[in-house]
Amino acid sequence: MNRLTTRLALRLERYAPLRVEDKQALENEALAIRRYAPRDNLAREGNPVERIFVIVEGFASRYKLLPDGRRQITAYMVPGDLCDTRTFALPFMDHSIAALSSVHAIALTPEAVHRWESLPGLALVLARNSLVHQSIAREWLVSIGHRTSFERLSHLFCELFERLNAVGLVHSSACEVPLTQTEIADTLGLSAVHVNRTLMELRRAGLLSFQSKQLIIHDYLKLQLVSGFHPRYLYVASPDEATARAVNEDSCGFF
Amino acid sequence: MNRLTTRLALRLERYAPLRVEDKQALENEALAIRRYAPRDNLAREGNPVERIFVIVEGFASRYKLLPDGRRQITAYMVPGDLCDTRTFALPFMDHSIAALSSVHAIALTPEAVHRWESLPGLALVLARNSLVHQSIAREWLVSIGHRTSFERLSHLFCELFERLNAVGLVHSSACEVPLTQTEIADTLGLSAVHVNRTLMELRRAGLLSFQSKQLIIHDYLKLQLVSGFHPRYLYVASPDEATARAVNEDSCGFF
DNA sequence: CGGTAAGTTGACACTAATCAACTTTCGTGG
DNA sequence: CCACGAAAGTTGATTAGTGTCAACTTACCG
Repeated sequence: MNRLTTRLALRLERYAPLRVEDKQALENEALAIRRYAPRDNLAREGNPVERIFVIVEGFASRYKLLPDGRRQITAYMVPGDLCDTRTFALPFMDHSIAALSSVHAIALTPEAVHRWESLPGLALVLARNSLVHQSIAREWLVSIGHRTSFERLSHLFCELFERLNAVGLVHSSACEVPLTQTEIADTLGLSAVHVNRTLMELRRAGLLSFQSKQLIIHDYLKLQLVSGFHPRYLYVASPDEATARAVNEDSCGFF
Repeated sequence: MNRLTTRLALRLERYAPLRVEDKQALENEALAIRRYAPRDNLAREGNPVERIFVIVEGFASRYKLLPDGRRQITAYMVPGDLCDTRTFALPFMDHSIAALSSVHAIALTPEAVHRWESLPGLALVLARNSLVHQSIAREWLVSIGHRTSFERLSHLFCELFERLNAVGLVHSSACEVPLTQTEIADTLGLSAVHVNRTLMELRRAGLLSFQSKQLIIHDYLKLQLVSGFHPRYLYVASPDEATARAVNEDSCGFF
């Protein structure tokens, strides 16, 4: 098994353990890997759905544009995230997907998806991936609908921290988050100016620093507290549960 | 085939045509129908997922509560809408579901879902239902993130109008929308007071009236215009396409 | 090294929240 | 069927939180 497959398997296993045959199925599609530069579109609103994507490296975003040029980012895709496998059941995209950083992604055909779905282990991973992303979208509605700018920022950073941690991309409270302040603004329904000011507040409060794409969380407990963040909605197994899973690799159980 | 099954089939066929065997499968679960009064919970955040629901009559909402008691409604479920069939792949609910009006819903077990998914026609309906609801959630993020209160209200009413029309619940520009102003406020991230004032504006502008749960749209074209509403994201087939589908009942094509 | 994108800061405007009082409608039991 | 209480809706006054505009600095890329 090559390096890429190993890494991808590790990231997908955040959802459920994979068996050898599942990993083999991953490897069979590894040739379909594509590279995208920041701002490249992986898919465009209105276009037919020909491929869906598995993010192996880098950040991507789902977004919609308003007639006046404003943009709403509706989701982040980080390594180990993928599109809903049922997307082929719709005739065209309702939104666009673009790379936020340099991105490596596997582009799956309907046939490849069918092969993956026929393996119980992978099918479970794909189902949970979709459900967790729906759960995240709901939490984002809560944030934009009801939280203050301060809470929104801190909540988003908590979420990214958890999600990146779940796929091994956090090291000693630091991780790479390749987002500009404008992109964060378009995510949280705030102006870029206000995001800037709120980030200052977060820094001054000693909660985190976020410079040149590096997010460092200085006081995670307090950050969770001020933002009302509870990681349940991300369905990340706790350390204990992760251990239990690792012990019994044959099980398909989750929690 | 009894009355209930016929009506449900009609509403599900907004996604794709159903064959006789699909409708038979619906009928087989009709015994699992339950009735809920307004405010009753169909499912609660944190609870294990034992049943998923198909709304046959009435309105339900998905919502999350904040620690201070504020509520964000993240989705409406109208007749013909159902929960994602993969929900069983997660150990607990990340949100709650409550009846907004008096509701008739079929409660499906994992086994029933499995039987439905094994029929290609029904499986397609279930897949599209999930994808359309994900698309709606994205559009709601756009609304809450970027639209003014006036645009949010009018956009929401356009959406409800289209969705109810797609399942035959609009008659001469009027439909029943059993929402209070407070519930609309909790949906759109506005205060109830501001929703009230904005509704006045909409009335005064001659666009619609909304009294005692009756929504009447007086100028749908203008309402779409002022709200930036485009029905694409709802994936409702246009009249022509619906006709084409009706002609060729055996096809599983969509658009 | 120059140009552009990203980030920073201040002044000001405005949308929508809050608080409070009041009216109307609805549901329910006497 | 009416009366009562509670929920829903309405309106005004005031305030808080963010958006907008503009100028400027810093960082990045070819």
